[in-house]
Amino acid sequence: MAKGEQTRSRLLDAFEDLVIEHGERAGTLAATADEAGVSKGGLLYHFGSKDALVQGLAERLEVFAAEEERRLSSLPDVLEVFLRESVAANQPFDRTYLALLKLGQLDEHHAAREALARLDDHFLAALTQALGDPDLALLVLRVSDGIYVRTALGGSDALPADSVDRLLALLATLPR
Amino acid sequence: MAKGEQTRSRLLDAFEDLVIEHGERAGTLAATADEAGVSKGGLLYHFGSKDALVQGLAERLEVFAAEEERRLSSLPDVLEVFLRESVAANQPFDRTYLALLKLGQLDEHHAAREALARLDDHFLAALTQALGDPDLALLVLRVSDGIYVRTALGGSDALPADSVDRLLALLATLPR
DNA sequence: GTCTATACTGAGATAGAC
DNA sequence: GTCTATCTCAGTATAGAC
Repeated sequence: MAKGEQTRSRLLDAFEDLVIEHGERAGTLAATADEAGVSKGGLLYHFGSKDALVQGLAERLEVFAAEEERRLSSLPDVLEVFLRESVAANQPFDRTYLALLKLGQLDEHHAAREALARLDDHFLAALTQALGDPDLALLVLRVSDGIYVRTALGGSDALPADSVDRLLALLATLPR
Repeated sequence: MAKGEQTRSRLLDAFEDLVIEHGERAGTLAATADEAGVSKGGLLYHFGSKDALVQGLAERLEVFAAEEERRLSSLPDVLEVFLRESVAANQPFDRTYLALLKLGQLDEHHAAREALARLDDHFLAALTQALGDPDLALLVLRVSDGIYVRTALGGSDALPADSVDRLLALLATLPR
């Protein structure tokens, strides 16, 4: 990886971390640059504005999502994996998703909302195909979003360890 | 209602509207005061700080939630009503919930997150009793949250009109 | 490719008049 | 109980050195 690419990636990581850990207000240019070990000017060389930073995350989501989808399509129990990872929320994909979910709440971060909407469409199609039922697919997506928000809101204790197991057991009783 | 109470309520309405319609960044003291037809100084007489404004919404949620719960407990199909109203998102309760959901994404709005957590506990207990199954109750709550976030993100077209019907039909097939 | 210095803006909040 | 004026601070962004 070229040095420039590396710095860009470090900056996105830093931004992501700050937003997830301390909310979007904490993801200032100064704090992000600091966390990534560059100066504000350094950051602005790579991402010309705050908006470009969000756009960077949005693009990262697309890349991760493509990998994720490839991985999911080769697995036997898609539903299981999909929901279980909504709760882990610590895989690269989950972190990017979570950060964008928070950013998307603010009007100005249009790029975040667009990326999330595209991903939703995409996963809806993929899950529909994998599960054989568009309604079940939609249900799973909404539950997954519900879990992500609670994670975004509450930290870890929002989700008792076995609750996903129980939700999965319940969903397994649904017709396929 | 005393005049002071009326102004307070108007200010909360204004704040809520701004946050829902244009994100938390738009809910500035100036804009809120303006929308409510008072000056910044006027607002700060009623709510001594931004935090107090959020706290005000949190308290409003508790009031609405109590009414909501009383209403729900007297209905035959709780699940139906509960989910259908997650999508309407335009009843007073829904608007307050939605605004706090957005505010809660920001670290500094601790009061918003606390109110949402309390409400979640509360509704989990109530739904568990009404539906006779804690897992189903949890599932419904998470789906509901999922619907709220998408509403928060996407506006209206995020939810095809009949999608809630289909989700309900699916959930109805689950054991009670 | 990265840094320092600095301009500009808008937010929250205080003081005190009416 | 509400208004105007003003202070302070932090955030984005620019310019230009290295």
